[in-house]
Amino acid sequence: MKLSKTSEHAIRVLVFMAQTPEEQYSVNTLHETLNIPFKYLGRLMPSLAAAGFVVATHGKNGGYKLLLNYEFVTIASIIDVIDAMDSYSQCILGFENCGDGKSCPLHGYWGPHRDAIKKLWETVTLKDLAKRGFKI
Amino acid sequence: MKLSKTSEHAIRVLVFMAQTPEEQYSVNTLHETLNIPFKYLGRLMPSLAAAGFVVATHGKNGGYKLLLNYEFVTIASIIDVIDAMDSYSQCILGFENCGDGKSCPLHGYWGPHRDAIKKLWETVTLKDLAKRGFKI
DNA sequence: CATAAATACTACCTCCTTGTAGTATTTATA
DNA sequence: TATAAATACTACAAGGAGGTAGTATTTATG
Ligand code: SF4
Ligand code: SF4
Repeated sequence: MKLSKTSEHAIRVLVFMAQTPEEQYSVNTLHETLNIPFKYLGRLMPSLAAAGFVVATHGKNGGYKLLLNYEFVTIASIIDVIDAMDSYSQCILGFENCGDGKSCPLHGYWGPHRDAIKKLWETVTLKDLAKRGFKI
Repeated sequence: MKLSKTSEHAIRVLVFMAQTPEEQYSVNTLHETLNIPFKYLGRLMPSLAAAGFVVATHGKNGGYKLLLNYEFVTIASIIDVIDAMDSYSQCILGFENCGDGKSCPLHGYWGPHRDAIKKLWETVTLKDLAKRGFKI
């Protein structure tokens, strides 16, 4: 149910880049703009590249650029790369002996929220988040 | 937004005890019944006692017993002792420069869920959870 | 009073996440 | 072709949460 710090960083980077989708950014620029540790980013970005969210240009004047499909990249697809999205299907109480079948009184209340949040993650795209001149 | 393992343990213990509110349980019994590490419980229970959820009887034949107000103990009040409930007021994306005022498009969707879950925690009591013969 | 059975306290160990450091590789360009 | 500026890789350090261990204290009971 919780976003890891790494997922937060990833989302922040991608939302920032989605505000100027044509622009190419070096790790150093992202680091200075978003206040995310340089070396941490240096490890995160390659994995975002591997996941197909951005593409890297090597060598001098290189950097990262969003892929053109960014309009359709959902929060869920980002979380999936970092955190494993299936944590959003689990019991919020951490009980293991029950599920949608045999449920405690909370389940009826919790289930709909869980499902709605999951659907939200699967619906909202980078474009939605970038739409406003939203200060990161 | 996430319950720590310790909160989960606390809730599991208290829900279990709320099913037989008159009963006194030793740490060892709780440990064997709920499969929570003995020594871990031995540290958790005193804090539940300090928080006023249970009362301890020392010495031989001692143990823990629910306080009589258990019917009105909410999930929120338990989380509060362990995790600090205020994590339910924060941004799920971890951004710091925004809030209910200046918001990203997610906020309109996320806010209501956050509030509903918070209210749920503040509404559901141990008695509600214990109501069914719910296998812990 | 001695013993056993319980809670209380305190220190430590382990694992995972986050963050840091150093070095290798790639490529534009003077 | 040398240099500079960028990404890529790998190892390690710090911190917190979860879990373990040992010992002290309390109290019923024979
Ligand atoms: S029934 Fe209750 S404990 Fe079980 S998965 Fe649902 S919310 Fe969690
Ligand atoms: S506006 Fe968006 S980023 Fe800001 S607190 Fe709300 S959900 Fe989080």
